Amino acid sequence: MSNTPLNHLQDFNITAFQNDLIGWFSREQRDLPWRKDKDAYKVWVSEIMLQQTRVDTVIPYFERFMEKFPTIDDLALADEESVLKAWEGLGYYSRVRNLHSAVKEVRELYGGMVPDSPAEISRLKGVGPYTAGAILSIAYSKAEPAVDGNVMRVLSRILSIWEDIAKPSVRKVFEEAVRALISHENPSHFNQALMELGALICTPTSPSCLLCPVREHCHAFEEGTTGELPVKTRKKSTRHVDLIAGVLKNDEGKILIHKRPQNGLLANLWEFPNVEKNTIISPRTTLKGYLSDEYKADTKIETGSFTSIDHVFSHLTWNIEVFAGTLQGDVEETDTVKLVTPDELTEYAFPVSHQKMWRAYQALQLEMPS
DNA sequence: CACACGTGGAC
DNA sequence: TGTCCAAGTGT
Repeated sequence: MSNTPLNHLQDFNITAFQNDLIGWFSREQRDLPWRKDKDAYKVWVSEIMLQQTRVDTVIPYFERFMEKFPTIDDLALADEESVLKAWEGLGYYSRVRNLHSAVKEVRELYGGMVPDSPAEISRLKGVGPYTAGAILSIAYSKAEPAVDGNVMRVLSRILSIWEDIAKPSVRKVFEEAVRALISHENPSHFNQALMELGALICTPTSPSCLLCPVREHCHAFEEGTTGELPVKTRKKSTRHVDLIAGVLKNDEGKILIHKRPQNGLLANLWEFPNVEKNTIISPRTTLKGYLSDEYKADTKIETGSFTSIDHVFSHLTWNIEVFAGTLQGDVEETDTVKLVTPDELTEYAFPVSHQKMWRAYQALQLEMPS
């Protein structure tokens, strides 16, 4: 009987747990910008931004985003360019393209009202099981589970659940636990309290158990296993890709930029022309050939690369050798190829890797004027 | 299911 | 320096 994952729900004082948890949250919750009211749109935006992203990182983005797109209509009617620009540097850019698309759908299908049923809200792009539960509970006070990494860590300790939380199927175990534990009187605070506890007290390493408001309910604390829970298998290492990039200026001082494909890594963001390194041909020759093929550009490339950028993604790393050069003839501008002045560059959304390139290039210009 | 998908901070 | 992240979702 003791080897089923949720067996500790049997002897669990649910009401006392809810009171201790929610009471603590009411006293200790952080003052965060998305907690000023429970407007479903604001809750939605904040939840998307917070996916795999730290609170401290999100705060300034959330403030700027709400200033720029205060309502669902404002976001729905905005250009994707400006939406991506508002997300620049936050990462996981498909989040905001999905949000933009879903907001348009809410405007057209539901008259701008975020739906309040699990079935309808889950149909929106970018709204998975966690986000659906978070919006439904926080904005609409529905008793739905919102199981994220915090909740799995906290509950794995409290209920001594030894399932591997890296396995997708295991989330359902924790949803079942939350359905058993959630306060129907205040599901919003219950869900948020579980996450807040994970963020402030029940942290991945060295949790502050002596400050924990639900210590008395915690099996891992009692058994001294907080250091072993949750069980989480680690993922495989990342692969390496070597790139060659060029910052090319024409005789008017304009820079050649290129829009990335609409799918895959950094989709629809802008970049400086780049190509994967060839094992045989020299970087400079490879780049010149690529620019000639791709943009019909006749270029003069400086002899040595002026900087080398190492950029680490979640699943791969780039090493980019960056060359400076000049465009000799004309380049045809299209939807995905543009020549822009340095000032105009700030209107386009670039990945951080390419922002690093541009800063290095500007530093170079300062060293060697004209 | 396993993997793609960003970034900056902590230890 | 390397490893693991931090309020996950789409395919």
